[in-house]
Amino acid sequence: MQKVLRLLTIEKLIAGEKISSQEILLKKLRGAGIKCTQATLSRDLRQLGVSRIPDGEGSYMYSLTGTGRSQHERGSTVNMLSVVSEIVEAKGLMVIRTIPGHANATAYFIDNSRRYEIAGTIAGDDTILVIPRNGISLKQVHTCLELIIPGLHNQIRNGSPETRAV
Amino acid sequence: MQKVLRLLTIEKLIAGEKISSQEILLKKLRGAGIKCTQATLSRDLRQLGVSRIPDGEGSYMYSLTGTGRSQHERGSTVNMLSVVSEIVEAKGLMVIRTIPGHANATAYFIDNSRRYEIAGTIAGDDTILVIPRNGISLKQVHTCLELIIPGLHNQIRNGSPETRAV
DNA sequence: GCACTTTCTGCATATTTATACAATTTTTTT
DNA sequence: AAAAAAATTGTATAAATATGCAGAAAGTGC
Repeated sequence: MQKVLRLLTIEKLIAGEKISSQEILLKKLRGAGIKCTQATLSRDLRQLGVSRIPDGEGSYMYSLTGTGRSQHERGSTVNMLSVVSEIVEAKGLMVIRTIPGHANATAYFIDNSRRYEIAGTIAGDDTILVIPRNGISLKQVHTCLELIIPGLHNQIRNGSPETRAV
Repeated sequence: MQKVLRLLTIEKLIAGEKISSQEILLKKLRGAGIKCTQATLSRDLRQLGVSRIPDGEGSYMYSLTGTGRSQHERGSTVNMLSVVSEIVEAKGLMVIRTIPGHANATAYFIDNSRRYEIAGTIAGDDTILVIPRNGISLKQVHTCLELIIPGLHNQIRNGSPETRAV
């Protein structure tokens, strides 16, 4: 339980500010009342799919844009739920909005479900484009997403639950 | 001039296969007739915006998905072939799946071909959306992609309804 | 409760990556 | 072409990150 909180806090911290090393992240965590060692952090970051990327200004920063496959394992759907803010249909496609910086992790989570209905997803910073396969209605995709992230529909206020095929 | 060649080769190598450390990259480079030290590589990777990301299987790999989009030319098609895992048609669009972290490099390659048939591409982490021009059929796009990346069709089990993700 | 299994974590350390500095090469200016 | 300035590189090393291992904690079933 302590671990889940730590992972969430790490994500939040990384999404919120430039953090250039695990040592610094360690201090921020400590400031948030969470204490662990650099070794644990290294493992957490791998699990979250977080990577250290050049920030374009001669230094480095951590980023969530990696391949966070582990999101898929074990009940982190709660986690997913909390970052999705809106679902919109457009042009036979589905657009999912998340809180900033979380599109990739969420998209990867969806990809990883390997549902037939979904041809693929593309994620930016806070937007995911879900591309259904031919012959799949948006309603089917909705159902499918609900399977992947249970509780999704209830979570969303602004989405359009009544969908129709294209 | 030696450096430019080295940067290009690094991009090509990283786009084409999983490389997990600078030491390994160093050896590959040496195999390609380019010789330098790890220190130089570290600097090159920063300049290219390359980052080391968790590969989702407990290890790490280098990826071009970082900030620094270096405008260099095309990778080798051989390498491109090895990262594409699936092609699916959907909603009049084409979705190409790659191994994680390689969508950008592949998309860039496709963009660079400047084929008329393709209006543009959008790439996430492991998914590329290929948008055909108006009036262009998916079959034409297929042919076009085959021209850009010869051997593509043979490589891929196309997204027919019976296809399963691997 | 207890035994058993699995997951998690810190410690110490190995591995990997980044950088200060000096030397060299390339480019620019005169 | 020489001088000056800027960029590139290797060496050695610092800094940062990953991991084997053993113990701790958390979960499972009885």
